[in-house]
Amino acid sequence: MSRRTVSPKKPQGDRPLRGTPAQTRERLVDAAAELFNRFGYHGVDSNRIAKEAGYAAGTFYKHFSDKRDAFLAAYENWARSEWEAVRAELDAGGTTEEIARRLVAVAVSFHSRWRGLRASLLELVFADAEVRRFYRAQRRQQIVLMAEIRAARGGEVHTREEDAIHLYTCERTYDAIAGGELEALGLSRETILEAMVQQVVAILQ
Amino acid sequence: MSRRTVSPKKPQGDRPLRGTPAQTRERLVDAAAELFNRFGYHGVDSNRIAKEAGYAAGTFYKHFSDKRDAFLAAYENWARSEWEAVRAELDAGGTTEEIARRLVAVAVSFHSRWRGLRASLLELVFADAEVRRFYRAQRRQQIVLMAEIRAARGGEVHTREEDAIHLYTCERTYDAIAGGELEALGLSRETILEAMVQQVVAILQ
Amino acid sequence: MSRRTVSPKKPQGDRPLRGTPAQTRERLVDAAAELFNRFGYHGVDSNRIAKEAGYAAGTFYKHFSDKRDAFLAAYENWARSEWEAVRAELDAGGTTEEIARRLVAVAVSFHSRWRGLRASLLELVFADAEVRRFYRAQRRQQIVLMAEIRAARGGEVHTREEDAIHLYTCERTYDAIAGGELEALGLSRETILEAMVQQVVAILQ
Amino acid sequence: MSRRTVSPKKPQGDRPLRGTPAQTRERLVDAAAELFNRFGYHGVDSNRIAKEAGYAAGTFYKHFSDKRDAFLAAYENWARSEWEAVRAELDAGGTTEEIARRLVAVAVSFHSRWRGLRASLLELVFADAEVRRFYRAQRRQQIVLMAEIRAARGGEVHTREEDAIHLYTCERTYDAIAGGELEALGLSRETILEAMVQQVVAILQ
DNA sequence: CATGAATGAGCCTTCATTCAT
DNA sequence: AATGAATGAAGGCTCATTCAT
Repeated sequence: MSRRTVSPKKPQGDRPLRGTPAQTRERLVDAAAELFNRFGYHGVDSNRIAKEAGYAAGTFYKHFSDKRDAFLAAYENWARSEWEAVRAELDAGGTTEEIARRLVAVAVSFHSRWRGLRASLLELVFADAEVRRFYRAQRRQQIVLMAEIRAARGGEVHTREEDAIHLYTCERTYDAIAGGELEALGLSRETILEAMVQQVVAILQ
Repeated sequence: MSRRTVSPKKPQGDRPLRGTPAQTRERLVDAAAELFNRFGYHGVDSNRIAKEAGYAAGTFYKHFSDKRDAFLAAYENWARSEWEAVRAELDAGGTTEEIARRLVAVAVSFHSRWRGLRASLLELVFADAEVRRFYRAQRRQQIVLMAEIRAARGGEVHTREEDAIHLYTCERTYDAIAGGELEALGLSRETILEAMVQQVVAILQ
Repeated sequence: MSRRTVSPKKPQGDRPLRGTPAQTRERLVDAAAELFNRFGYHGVDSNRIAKEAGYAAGTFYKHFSDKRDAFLAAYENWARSEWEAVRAELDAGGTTEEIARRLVAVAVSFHSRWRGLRASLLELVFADAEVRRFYRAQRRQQIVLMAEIRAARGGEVHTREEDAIHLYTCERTYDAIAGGELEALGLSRETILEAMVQQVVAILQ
Repeated sequence: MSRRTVSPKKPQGDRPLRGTPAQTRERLVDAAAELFNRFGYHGVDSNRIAKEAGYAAGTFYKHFSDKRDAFLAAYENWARSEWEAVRAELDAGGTTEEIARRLVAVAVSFHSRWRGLRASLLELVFADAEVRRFYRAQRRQQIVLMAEIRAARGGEVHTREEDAIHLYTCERTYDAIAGGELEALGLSRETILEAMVQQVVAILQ
């Protein structure tokens, strides 16, 4: 403060300085998520992300080591919020089928909302060792949590392989829904969703 | 005139001109497939493809309108050869389970072989309308052919939705296998494959 | 001929072989003129010219040493035909004003027809020494011929400078007409043309 | 941390950052004008312009949307400075003939200085719609200003057509002088210039 | 004479990243 | 912490030209 009053080189009244570094980072991650999701990882440049978040190009590299790092942060945000939503539905109670129905709805919603991010993710998982590591850690957690959830609900014991296949089926099907494939192929959304619900019911028990 | 007969100005060395344009194109498509598969669509440039195939940069654009076009050609090649392999296994006879087992083996083999191409494909399907069109046409064919195969074998009638979910399950699971996820997650390959075989058996009947 | 019957490698019935080399060259020059005129010198490539004329890319370089050479040939054709048209109008007789009126009409027609070629010409005159040489030779001829024409018609003696300025005025004005500037600037075509006619009358006397 | 203090990884040497963006742009425009003028629009590439101005290739595209844009900026600069020079001569006073003489001198000087830029301009006016728009706007201004100047000097009313033809005559003649045509055709520079002066006198009255 | 596949230098443009302020 | 001008390697693509057939 006192520093400011001493040297009047620039009025500087218009500098953003909006909040803490953590808030800056959050805004950057949000902008990155939004843009990656809309245009794909390779369809966005880091300058644009900074600008969209309301910052200068250099600020981006004060908060991320590189572009990939920002993607990872966006991915982490998304994965965390999806898990939170799943948790909320599990905690909200109801019959197994009711829960399953809500879980499917949540998952479809997330896959639709983050369709572009997912498309980029799968390519980066292949092309980038760091992203791959991250992705696999997520997957491991998913499978562990599935078993925990079932245990907490008093469900039977399933094999990890069964759970994995279930995850794959749902994931790919939700991607197809999010990508508009159902309409393109003339498939019934209701029928597909019902089948997913039954899968989830089976997994929860 | 006499000047000319003394010596050709530039020997120009080793121009290939090896074979027909179709062969050139084939070499380029092969090189493109190989490189895209290894480094991803965004990890390869058109000049490198041409060079790898044994040609100069310009030759690439005599055979493809752009980089995407070469990707599409590689994708088409791969899809066609996969279908041919599937056909061959169906025609080779045996019990339904034997056929299913071979079909799973073929599919896993193809997904492993073309893992990188698939990773790029799914991103391009999102980011590029032309690739999306192409991809969906392939998918439509798959579903139609599944019904035809079953009909030819005297199988029962299934819904298109059921077939689609089956395709999604297998596709994603094979991708996971190809991507090394099984090892990373400590899942049993045998168990997963056996489950896939049972899925295919169910679909064939 | 006998050569042909001996080796039956290719039926070759479909080779063009349409006419003499002179005809080939003429077709190439025509195609070059047309394309240069439409898209400008830098907007056309030599392969396209060959193709448009019905030949393969290599044929172009059998008839021209380079692209510039083809431009020069097109330019020469155009200049010659313009002079012939001017000659024809001079020979067709009538009062001085009638002749002047027809000369203006011819010139406007040529400038409109070859507007694009002219635009490229002036740039090449600057950028290319060979084109510059060619262009100046044309201009010299023009001035010499103007004096001859006037002498033949029993006109008075004018200075070469006067003739040159006249040529510049007309040339630039015709270019403006051909380029659509009159409409763009809201100028009356009739008034402008009438002024040109009076200039030509003055020059012819 | 301690690693850092030992030595900066890359000194990165001599980054300019010399002055304001406006100065950078100005340097780039100047370099563009100079190079386009010397080698023609098609004889210069954007990297060379940047380098000549003392910047890296990418900097060019921070200031211009494309190469054409830089040309337009150079053209605008030149047109503006020519008008300023004309204004200055008009304001400097003297008899009409004295003014006319100075105006001719200024115009010849500008056409000579910017001969190459003009040659490229006329081709681009044909080939590029954006340049055409720009060019015509300039021409419109010229004609409007001519009338204003005359009005301010208490001159008579002339038709716009007359003014346009005058502009065409002068423009083309100055181009010829700048292009060295007079020497090539053996024409007297004095005579031509004197004729131009008389034209300008007539226009000013 | 004509072909046309192939060449390869080079152009325009982008973008992840840096660093002096 | 934030700025933002600048960087420069690299990528997609073009096109004048060649030459074996």
